[in-house]
Amino acid sequence: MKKPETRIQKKNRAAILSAGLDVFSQFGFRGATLDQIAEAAGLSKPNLLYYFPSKEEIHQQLLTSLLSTWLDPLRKMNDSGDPIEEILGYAKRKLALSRDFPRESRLFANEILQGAPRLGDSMPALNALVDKKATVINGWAKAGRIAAIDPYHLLFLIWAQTQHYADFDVQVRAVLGRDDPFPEAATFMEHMLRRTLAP
Amino acid sequence: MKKPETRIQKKNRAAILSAGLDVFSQFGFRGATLDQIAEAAGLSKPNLLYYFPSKEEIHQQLLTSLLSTWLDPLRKMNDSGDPIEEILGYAKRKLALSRDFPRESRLFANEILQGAPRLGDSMPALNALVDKKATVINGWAKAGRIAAIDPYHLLFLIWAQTQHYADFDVQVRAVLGRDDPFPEAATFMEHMLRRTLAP
DNA sequence: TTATGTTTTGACCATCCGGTCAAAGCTACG
DNA sequence: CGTAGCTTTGACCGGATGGTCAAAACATAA
Repeated sequence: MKKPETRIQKKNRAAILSAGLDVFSQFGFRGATLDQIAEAAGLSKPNLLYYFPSKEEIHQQLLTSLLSTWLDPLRKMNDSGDPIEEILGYAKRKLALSRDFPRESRLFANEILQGAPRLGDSMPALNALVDKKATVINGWAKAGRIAAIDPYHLLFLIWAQTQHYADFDVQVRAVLGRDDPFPEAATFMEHMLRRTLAP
Repeated sequence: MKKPETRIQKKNRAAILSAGLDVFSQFGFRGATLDQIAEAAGLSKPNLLYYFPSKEEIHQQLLTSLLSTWLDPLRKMNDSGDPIEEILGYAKRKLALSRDFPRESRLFANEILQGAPRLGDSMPALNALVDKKATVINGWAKAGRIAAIDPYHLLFLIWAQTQHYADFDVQVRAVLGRDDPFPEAATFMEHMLRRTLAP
């Protein structure tokens, strides 16, 4: 019994979510205001609340749709491919996410910084996937196909480095004094990972 | 003509700064409230404002004292020491900061995520130090004493990885399902850096 | 055109927020 | 002890904030 969305609904809901992403990713949940989001979406505040019942609902929806995007690169890591190329491919896909979806990256960072209070439900799923892939990587290490390393800290390394280019964007650009650090970042990451992983 | 601080002043100012660090590092500047800070410090809100003229002032003072602590490990990197050991030493000191001052790390992360609006004045100093050390590292690379790598991205790598263990603490602990990831993190980082830097 | 459902808005509300102030309480020292 | 200066607080203020509501404006299709 779901009613189909009208064109106007589709457009406005999308505008609100995009505006919410802008504001939440910069100021966090508590620091963001509905007026800010409404203005960024080009709507009045009551109109915004006609499409979403509450501030929390907007945030929740953003977080939910974020998570599947975010875990996708890890899911795509092929357990039976070449270990080093698979890990490298994963890292590159993750870096591409940072380049193409920096707001989503910052939203995630903000949520974790605040102790992930609105992510509690999804954490088990994340955990399961990570454990599964860590086991695979551990198998590669045990088989001598990559260096003997802790798979969890390897994943942390990739997460940390890729998130950094999105979340600390301001600092990165200030230090480099120029735009688009991503091409070099990819090169650097490949160098680092190949050497770290070599058996 | 500075008046000396009484014991009470010293104690309360410290309590306020510590409470402010707790709250600001979790919720960011806008998300933090004076009532929250006052309660965490065990004071009433007007009493808090007797010691600090405004919310902004507390935040500013925290940021300022953070920055010198934060850059210290990089400053201590010895230009004429053994390249690999110097870089490794720097990374380890930085990781120790994440372990011992996670709230400061998160405060910094929050500030950068929001676009560093209250860090503008200090950015040039940071930049100067980073440029200087990057030149040194670049010299080591050019001389073949370490691998040929981009010094800036090497610094980003160290920052990203060390910050991660403090800022994403919740996620790290959730994934590992246990406390204190730091000993293994140090081991992993050393493995990774030695291989990445080897000429 | 008219009737029906959708979308937008101005006015409003209770609560929270950063901050003020005058008065009360307390401490240290002569 | 007394008192001068330091500390604490309750009451309060103007503005922001999340959210409501009824009515107006608009779109759509018979």
